[in-house]
Amino acid sequence: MAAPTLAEVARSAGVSPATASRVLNGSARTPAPDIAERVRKAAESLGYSPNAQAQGLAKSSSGLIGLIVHDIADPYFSAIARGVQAAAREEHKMVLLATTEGTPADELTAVAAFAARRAESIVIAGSRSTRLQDREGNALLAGELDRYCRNGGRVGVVGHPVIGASAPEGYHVVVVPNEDLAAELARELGAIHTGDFVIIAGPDGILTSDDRVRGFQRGLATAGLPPAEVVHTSFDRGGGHASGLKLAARIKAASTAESEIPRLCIFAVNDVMAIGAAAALRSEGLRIPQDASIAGFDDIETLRDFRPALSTVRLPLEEIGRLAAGRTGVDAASHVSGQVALRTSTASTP
Amino acid sequence: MAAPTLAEVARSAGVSPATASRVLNGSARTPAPDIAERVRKAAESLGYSPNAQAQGLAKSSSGLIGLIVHDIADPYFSAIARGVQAAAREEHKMVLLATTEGTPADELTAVAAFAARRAESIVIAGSRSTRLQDREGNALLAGELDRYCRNGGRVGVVGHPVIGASAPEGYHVVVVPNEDLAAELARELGAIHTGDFVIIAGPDGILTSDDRVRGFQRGLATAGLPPAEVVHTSFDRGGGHASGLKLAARIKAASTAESEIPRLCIFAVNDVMAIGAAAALRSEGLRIPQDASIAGFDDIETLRDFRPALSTVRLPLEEIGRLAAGRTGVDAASHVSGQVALRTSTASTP
DNA sequence: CTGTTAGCGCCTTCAG
DNA sequence: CTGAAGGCGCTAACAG
Repeated sequence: MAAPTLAEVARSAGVSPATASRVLNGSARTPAPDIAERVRKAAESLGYSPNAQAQGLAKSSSGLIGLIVHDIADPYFSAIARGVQAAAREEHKMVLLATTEGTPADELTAVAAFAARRAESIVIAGSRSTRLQDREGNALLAGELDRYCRNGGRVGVVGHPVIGASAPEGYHVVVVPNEDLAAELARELGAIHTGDFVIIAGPDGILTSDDRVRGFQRGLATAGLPPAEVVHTSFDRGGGHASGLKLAARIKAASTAESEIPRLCIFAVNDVMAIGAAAALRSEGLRIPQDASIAGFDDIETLRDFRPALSTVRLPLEEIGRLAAGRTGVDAASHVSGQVALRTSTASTP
Repeated sequence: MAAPTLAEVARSAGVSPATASRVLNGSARTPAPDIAERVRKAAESLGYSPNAQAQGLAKSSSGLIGLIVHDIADPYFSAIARGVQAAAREEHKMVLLATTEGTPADELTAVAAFAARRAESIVIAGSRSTRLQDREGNALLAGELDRYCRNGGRVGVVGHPVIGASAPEGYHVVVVPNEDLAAELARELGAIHTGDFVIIAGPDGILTSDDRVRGFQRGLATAGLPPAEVVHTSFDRGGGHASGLKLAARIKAASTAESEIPRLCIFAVNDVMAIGAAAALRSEGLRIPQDASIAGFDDIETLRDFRPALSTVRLPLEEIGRLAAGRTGVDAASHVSGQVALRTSTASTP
């Protein structure tokens, strides 16, 4: 990665490095026009490319913002990534990407790497976990992040604060009203659905999932309905699919056993899982919403053309990314809102 | 972004910076165990975080790999991004992300930024364009990339070589047999479909689109069929949707005019456009494949649960990203293969 | 307005 | 095996 240096450009233009620096980069005032032109020409003809590493070292800044996601190919994360990218662009920064498959251990590695690169801020998009096996990882992660913050770094988290974080400053959490929105969804579904409810949730301890489950149950209670059965599975399409298969078997068994079975309404805690579940039901010959209703959460754009249209809760994913990445406002938290979107997948009149 | 420096750690451990450096980073030989331990402890208690910028400056390397996509939220790009990310991870590098909305001007900016950061390689995932308005942008981009390569950079391009690139070394193109696969798709569709064919293509000049159109026409010809009409639109879901609306109107008009209308088979040059078109047809009350067949290209994972299942051509997107990012092999090009996947959306027996 | 002088934090010969 | 010295490329006070 060799390239002409500022010094070479300066020499070629017959000026000092300082002067060359001043014209080539945004110094307060540009040197004399003729000199400036000479320098610019020299730079151009030499094919000068400023060394951002050196610049960063000298002015101790990096223009980098780190983004941590579970999987960049997951549409939930890529939507957030788009927002982060947009914010970065506006601030003339670049985004560094890290993928972690959701384990705090990997997140720790990513944070350390970002810190080493002196990223000016770090955005953590994946859900926090309180699972036992993540206990130690969480603690280490919190420690690393606290240190990063104390050194002047800024971290933006989507959803929940990092477990165990204690640095007084630097943290910014984008609060997503998962629980309230899930409750609202449950209430609206409760008003049009007459059968049982089942929730396909992520592993116990995944906060985003837990919140949505809790909210849904609360909404059901508010509507005077009994709580839904909760099935725990992995927080992705595969989990939704697997659970969908099991539920399909149950639905089919019930339909042959009794003549009159109230339809099941399935709430998968995110759209990707819901789509997986829907695919499973269909592969078993069940129709949606005739044989079972199904709803998701997130309102993933890529999935909007899915038919039957998936009832879900719209979240401003791109905005969330933007907020998590943006310059800290006065507050240590931003709040976003979402809306329940009831569509065909939970239609009550087949 | 202040943080303890190596010098501070060294002082605290009572050794020289050189020694501290040797133990904290992978030097050839590690100093005496006791010394090493002392240094490690000092680093730990001070919360030392190596400054990657300084390291990079000193050893002129960055451990960065730049990725340029049109839109990270587009599932095609996010799938490739996953592959790039995976490759980067294996090589202990980090990926820098840039979004360009497809304009060479933005790509130029991104490349310059990557070059400034001394990224060790750059992968360009978006389709090349020969459109007139991109002429100048392409030339500038090629110039910038050539310079980058001459300085020792490596660039991996997906699909087609960069227009106008002339650097002898450093370029690596991942060749995707778009034309052949589209021809194969046309042949297979020609064998089961009896009506007319229409192609929903991207703007004229987008090479990926052009290749697929050309291949499809060739396949049709091979099957002894007349060429398909080509509709040009934007290379995204919106374009597919808009064209779908127009085709729907046409189909409906034809069905009221004549009693017997051969079904139309629509080939959208990528899955996202195909889904948009399908949604448009359905919104107009048309059924797929009863009223019209439709096929796409790419086999986007997130779209696989779509119903009716979309006929398409499977491309190993993640592998493509991996190859584009991977260390250069002996050759200046890698080849990937794909397979036609005929599914329900083009079923011939409704 | 321009040039000189120090570092920024780290690595790497080269001595000891 | 360890320490001292120089340099990576650039910016930022200071002088002139």
